[in-house]
Amino acid sequence: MARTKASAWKKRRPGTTGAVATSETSSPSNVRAQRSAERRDAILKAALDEFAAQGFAATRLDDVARHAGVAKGTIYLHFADKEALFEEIVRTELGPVVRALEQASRAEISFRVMADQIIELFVRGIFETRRKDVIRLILTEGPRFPELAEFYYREIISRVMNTIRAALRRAVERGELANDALVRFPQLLAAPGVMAILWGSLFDRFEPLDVRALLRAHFEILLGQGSAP
Amino acid sequence: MARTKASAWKKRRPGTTGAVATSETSSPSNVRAQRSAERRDAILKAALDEFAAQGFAATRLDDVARHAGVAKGTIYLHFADKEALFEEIVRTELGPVVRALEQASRAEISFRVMADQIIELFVRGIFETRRKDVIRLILTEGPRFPELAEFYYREIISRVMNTIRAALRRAVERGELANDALVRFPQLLAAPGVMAILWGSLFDRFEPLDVRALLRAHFEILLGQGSAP
Amino acid sequence: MARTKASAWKKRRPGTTGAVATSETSSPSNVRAQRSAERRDAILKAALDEFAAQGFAATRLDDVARHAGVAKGTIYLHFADKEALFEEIVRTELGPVVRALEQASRAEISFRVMADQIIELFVRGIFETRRKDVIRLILTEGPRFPELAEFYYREIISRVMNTIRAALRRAVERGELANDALVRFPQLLAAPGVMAILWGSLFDRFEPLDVRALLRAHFEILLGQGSAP
Amino acid sequence: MARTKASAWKKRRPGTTGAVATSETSSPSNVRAQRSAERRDAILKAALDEFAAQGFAATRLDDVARHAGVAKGTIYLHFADKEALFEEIVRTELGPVVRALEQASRAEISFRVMADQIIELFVRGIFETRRKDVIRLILTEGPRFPELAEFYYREIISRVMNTIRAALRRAVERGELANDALVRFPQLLAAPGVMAILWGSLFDRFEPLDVRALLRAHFEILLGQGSAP
DNA sequence: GATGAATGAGGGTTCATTCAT
DNA sequence: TATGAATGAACCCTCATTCAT
Repeated sequence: MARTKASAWKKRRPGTTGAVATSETSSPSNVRAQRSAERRDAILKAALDEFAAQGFAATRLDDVARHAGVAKGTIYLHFADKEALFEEIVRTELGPVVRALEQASRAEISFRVMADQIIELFVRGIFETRRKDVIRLILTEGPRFPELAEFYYREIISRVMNTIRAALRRAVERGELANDALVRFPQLLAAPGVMAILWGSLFDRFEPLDVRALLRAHFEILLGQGSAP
Repeated sequence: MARTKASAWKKRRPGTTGAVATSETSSPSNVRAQRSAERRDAILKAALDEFAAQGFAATRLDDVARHAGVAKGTIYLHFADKEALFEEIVRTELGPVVRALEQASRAEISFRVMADQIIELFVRGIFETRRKDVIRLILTEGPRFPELAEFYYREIISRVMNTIRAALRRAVERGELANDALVRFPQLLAAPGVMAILWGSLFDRFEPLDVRALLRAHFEILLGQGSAP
Repeated sequence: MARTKASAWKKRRPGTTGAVATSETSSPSNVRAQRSAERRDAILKAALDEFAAQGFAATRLDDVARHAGVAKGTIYLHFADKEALFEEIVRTELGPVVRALEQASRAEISFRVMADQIIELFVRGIFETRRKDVIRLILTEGPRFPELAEFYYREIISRVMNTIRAALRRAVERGELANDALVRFPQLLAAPGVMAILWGSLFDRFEPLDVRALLRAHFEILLGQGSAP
Repeated sequence: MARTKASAWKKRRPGTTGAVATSETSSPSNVRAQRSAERRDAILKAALDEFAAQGFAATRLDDVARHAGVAKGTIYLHFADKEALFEEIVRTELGPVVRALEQASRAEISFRVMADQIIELFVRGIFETRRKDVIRLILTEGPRFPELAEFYYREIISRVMNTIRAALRRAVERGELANDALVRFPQLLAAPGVMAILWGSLFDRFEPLDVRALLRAHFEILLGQGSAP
């Protein structure tokens, strides 16, 4: 949706995340750039809050601006439109997790140990952070944002799938997994995580779900353990 | 337009279609009632199409009316407002599945056989029908419709969970399942189904997913089979 | 600008001008259609007032709606957008004049007599009506509405030019005009009319211009008359 | 970008370019003043381009600033607001032409010769320059800028009218003109020029108009010549 | 009951103007 | 003096809802 045109005049602040935060010089231009970056981040944060709470369509940029402490027009200095703002949130939020996962999987460890790491990565790196909301937003708004879904598939899903699949294959070869079902369908590994995120936003108030216990149970099954070792 | 097919799988608001089905007279008032019921069904069908394709917020009642072949005002003769229409769709669509599941689980059959039945029930009764869209709508719009989520939890989820849990417990007692992880977290049984529905609407064009194969692989794991015995 | 799409769903009320006004039946649907047509006309009238007073860009549809006595949304029941509204005004306002001119020029009359008719047609049919404003709008907004300019050229200008040219040629052949300059440049015949319209809107308060006298003087020159015969 | 050319035909706000022209010192302040004047000229030039292309309302000061190579805020160092900028363009652009016309009319020459001079003055001094655009802007935006119209009438129109009228009166007295219609309505002399400017911006792509030929034809008529003497 | 024209609040987006640097 | 990020009022357009016919 007018993405090409948008990118022609979209403001690109050079190297925001981190770089600016650690800047120690304070020449006038740097101060400005830092302020600008802070505002941009505030907008992203406020927007994530609103999108997570209301969904894309019901979120009013008025509210985003107010919660970010900026004027409505300021949003448009940083993002072409509401859609671009939404996509930018998704774009920036999940990259680090993928990298962490890829790194974790590089180590030559047993599947059992990796399972623990995956659980902690998911629980602490996603479920207990706002990334949970980002994932939920992709799941729920994705069908209306085909480009976003494509980006997400290409940058996140396929990479995660490849990483996971390789690790699973090694586990099968080592005899840690009884069969190759998971290799053929790595989605099965992730399914409980997706379930946990959706359950949390829908039914937690009726029946809370202990995510960590859920994931542990899941890996018990995968590893063919008895339930009380 | 598909009026007949629609009424074949639609739940009824009490006293409408039923009345018509047994109607023997053809008094003007009965004709009217039937017309009215047909319109109502047409609206529900059209609305499901639109909600599934656009989501709740982006669906325009204008379109619903046009596709249903009625005037916009007519919608308000049958439903209080847009939300009520949405909730009615969700409310009426899944009851039959629950009943079918409850019936299936009543039979004293092995878990392996039940697995096959569950797979077929899911694939043919949900995935290949518009019920898939209803479930997706609950997952994606649910957070903004707390009452709907509550209704859905009470009428569908908890009943399905109980049914499933009982069956799983019997399977554990019979030694068909290695551990009680599934009994503690029946969500794990359903997670691949949820995953399949979401994957279908997000990533199928990049990487198609064979749902039946996915579910079979899932049960292979649950049953601790080798992949190619 | 989205003209094609617009025309796809633009409301067409059948036969507005006159036809409706003379309708004597008052079946419910007719009453509605008439009301609708009246509103449409009120919008067109109010819009012409506003466009003439403020120009296209500075005209607020809020004001148009208020002056037309309708709600803002009502405008969009009749016109796709602000631009379509503007174009419709131009489109409907000048057709009759062209037809009148074509008819007048068909008669076999002397150029002198025709001159009087042209003067009266211009003064009474354009200058003393809101058509003067329509023409001014074309002159002033035309450059930003290429489609409109094209329509106007095709439907009005070229037809008028042809009609005039033929009449002028006859006049030359009859020896009523001293040379064929006007045949080659019929624009010269119309130039004083354009001048009068623009002068009226710009400088009349400083130095009023008697349009009829201006045009008479113009024809005196064209006919090579002494000023006080 | 065309800085030099621009200043060649631009009127000065008092004390800027003049000062620079006679400046012999090269003190920092003089350098600054020159820079400032150059910026101002660049803004005026860019603004004329934009106003001519888009009209007053549709012109964005962002674009003006970009094309002038200055920051948006800089515009406000030189002009109070958008309107002042617009008026300044109109105000400064046409003075030279008036003076040229007044000078030309002072010479005791025949109307026929003067006609040739007027044609060349118009074609080369207006029609083939950006002054054509300025005039068009006055014609099209004037109604929304009453003060501007007044300024324009006082400083340009009335002076031109007086000059022309005097010359026409002499021509009548000399018997060069058949009647005094032009003396009573000097607007008739200018009407083809106005027509040419408007035609050019509206219909030239459908039917090009040879301005010089148009004006010659006009003077043929005024002088009562046969078309091929 | 059924219609669909009319309503009007609401929200995304633009852009002239300001002001801290 | 110059900058350009920030502001926020303004405005077009949408669409759920109403109600006279």
